[in-house]
Amino acid sequence: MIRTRFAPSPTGYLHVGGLRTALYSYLFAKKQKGKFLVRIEDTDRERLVADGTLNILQSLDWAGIVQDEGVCLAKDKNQIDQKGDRGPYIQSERLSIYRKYAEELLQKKAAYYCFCMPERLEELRDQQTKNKMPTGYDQHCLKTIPPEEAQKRVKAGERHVVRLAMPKIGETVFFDLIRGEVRIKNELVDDQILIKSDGFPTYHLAVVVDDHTMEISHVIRGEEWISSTPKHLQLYLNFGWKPPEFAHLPLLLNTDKSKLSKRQGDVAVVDYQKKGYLPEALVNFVAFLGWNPGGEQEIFGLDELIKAFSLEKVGKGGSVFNIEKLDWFNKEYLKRLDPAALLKRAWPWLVEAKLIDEKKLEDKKYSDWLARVLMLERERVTTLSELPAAIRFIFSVPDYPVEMLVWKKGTREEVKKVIPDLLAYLETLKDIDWHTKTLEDNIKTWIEANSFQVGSVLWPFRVALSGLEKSPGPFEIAAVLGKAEVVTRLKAAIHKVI
RNA sequence: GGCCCCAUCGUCUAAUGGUUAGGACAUUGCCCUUUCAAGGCGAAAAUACGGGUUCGAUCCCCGUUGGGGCUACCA
Repeated sequence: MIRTRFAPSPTGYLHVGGLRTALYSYLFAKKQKGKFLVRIEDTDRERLVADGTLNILQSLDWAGIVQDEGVCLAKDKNQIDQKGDRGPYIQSERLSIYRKYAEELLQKKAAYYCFCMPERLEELRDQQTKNKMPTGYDQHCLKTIPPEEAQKRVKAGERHVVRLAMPKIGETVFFDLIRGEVRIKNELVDDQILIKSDGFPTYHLAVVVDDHTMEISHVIRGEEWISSTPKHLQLYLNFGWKPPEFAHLPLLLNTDKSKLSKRQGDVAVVDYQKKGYLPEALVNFVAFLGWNPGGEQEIFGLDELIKAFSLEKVGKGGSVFNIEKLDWFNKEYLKRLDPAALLKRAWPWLVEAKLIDEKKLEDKKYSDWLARVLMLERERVTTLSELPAAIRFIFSVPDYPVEMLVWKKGTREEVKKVIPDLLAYLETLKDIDWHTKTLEDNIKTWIEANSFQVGSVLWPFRVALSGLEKSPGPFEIAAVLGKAEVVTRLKAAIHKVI
């Protein structure tokens, strides 16, 4: 049974790199009918952020990544819940478990108590760096304090930590699913602290204990963990457990190829949510950062991603997070939204912009009309957040300079004649003909019959309706506006030129 | 500094021991056209460098360079 997990620290918001890690873990599990779980790694009490867990879960939920087990959102989506029988899935609720396993390690002499002060450690590191030596703990407490004495000091309440007794001979070799064989000399592996002086485990102990007890088969995580994998493997060995498979993902990069950071743009999933990107676009984009199924298709829904995904096709090099490509994906997904779906997505932005009244959504006729309005701009915006400003001209009679009515190849005199003529003609049209296609056919026929230049009519017509230099076409706008409003706006234009 | 990882157009990437090194985004030209967007057809643009192995290397090996990661009582 394939079981993968995403194990974020609640230190803020879900990072787009985290989203990708979660996504790959999810895709890998789902592809093989396995389980995907979420565990919260909150052993660092200092970096803990209130609501950090909730924020992360909400972003995952928004992205459509659903956990089978572990920490999840409660029904109201504003609270945290847990499901599954291998929990708890929040590390701070598992302290007694870690203590038990640390005790086992201590007994097996695979770990030892250390009473060294931070100052000594710091000095040691300075010395090592100065002498161009690899840094690491010198096993002072292992070598100088007999276990019984250490035991006594601990009982007496002396401040201490528990360290891994790393054998310093030989090398650790493991097979990474993405990178192949990785070898690291054991003498370079530090005697990592396993239990901190505050009683909390460090990542290294907790991750091994949890992945084992939660029966994780594949650990998919960021590249930054490669160098600590030997410590984890040593722990598996000490416990007599079978280690999981490892896959270390390449990093996401800034434009300058440094590790993706807040300094150079938005990195939180919520930032993109707030900017009006569609979750399916972000997910598709992020999936393609470092992975590619090989064909030429680029638009993949979550289900298609599951079908196509494989770790073998994940690249080894880091990928630049390129927002222009994200924009393209977003436009593609916007284009695929039907009017009702577009309205559903755009609604919160329209309300926030105070463009419309939330209560009006109940009114079917109104919401159908609003959906048509949104369709005018669907292919002209890149994000949902641009929609309110883009459709604003529909809601209020536009103000614009008279000169704008004049087509680049036309004259003001021409406008003076054409607009009233057009108005007169439109008034002869029946309401039943008031649709984009029929309007276009009729008006184009009328233009031809009167030997006007197409632009000399359509340009001022469009400007009269929109008040904008750039806008959707006049027929589309007219159809949405309705005959009465079109007449009003044309009269206003006539008033302006004369 | 030490250790580890990585390297194809500007960016995301495909491919092969022998190809005109393919696609997408971005850039750009033309077409369509009432404006914009979309769309259509084009253009420009890459195997980091140096050694091997080989009849032949972008691909395999070594080195160099460059980039990144780790080097915490952070994850």
